[in-house]
Amino acid sequence: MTSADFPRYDLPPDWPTTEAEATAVQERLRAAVVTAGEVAPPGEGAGTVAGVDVAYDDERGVVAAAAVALDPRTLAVVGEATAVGPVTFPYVPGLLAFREIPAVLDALGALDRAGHRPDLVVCDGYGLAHPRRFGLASHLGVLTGLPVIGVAKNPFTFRHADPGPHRGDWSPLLDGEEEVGRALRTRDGVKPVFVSVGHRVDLDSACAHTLHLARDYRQPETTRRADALCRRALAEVRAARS
DNA sequence: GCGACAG
DNA sequence: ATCTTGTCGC
Repeated sequence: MTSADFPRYDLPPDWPTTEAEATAVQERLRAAVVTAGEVAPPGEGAGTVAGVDVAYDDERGVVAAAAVALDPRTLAVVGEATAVGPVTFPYVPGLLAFREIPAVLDALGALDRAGHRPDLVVCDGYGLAHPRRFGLASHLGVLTGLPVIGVAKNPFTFRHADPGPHRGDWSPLLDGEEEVGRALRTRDGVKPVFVSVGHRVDLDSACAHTLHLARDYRQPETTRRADALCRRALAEVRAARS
């Protein structure tokens, strides 16, 4: 495992098909998560930040993923890629990664081959804020080797005090006594988002980037762009198959 | 056993 | 996630 081997965008050969296998994979890979690391603060370095998201049509069993690269300084879109495939796993709380990652890896790989290798990936959902401390963001990070953070819209099963009313205010997201992430207010008076470490980025850095990316809206611009793109891609597949 | 439960 | 109209507000 040297850095020269990364990033990788291929699905591991032992990718599970059952819930029991999936849980076992999480228990096994969780040890590979790197909790520390700082990504260069936005506005100070080159590089790009990518957002990934997925949309589903369970009726037709189709999933569409999008990966969008942004200039972290201006938040302008500099690259886009999508991937479409079959739905291979149901939504099970705690096992979201197995539903999303196959398509996300395809989209991220396409983005990389198009000339945009991200220095940071932002995804919907959680990283360490997970029953087994191995949510989507951590899983994606360990598989690709890229720095990844998780920004979710809901607190899942975790508890938190209401953060202060202003942008930048935050409170710990707690699993019992353990801080697994933060409830971060990105807009004055608006419901916070829930940030957690994915891989190779510490929590302070993850929150700093989230706040920067959520300059204009509650959610990071990366997520908004990826969300819009994967919906568009799904709509195109529907049209082509009707 | 029952309910809650990222997307 | 997705199903879905109008509507209040900047």
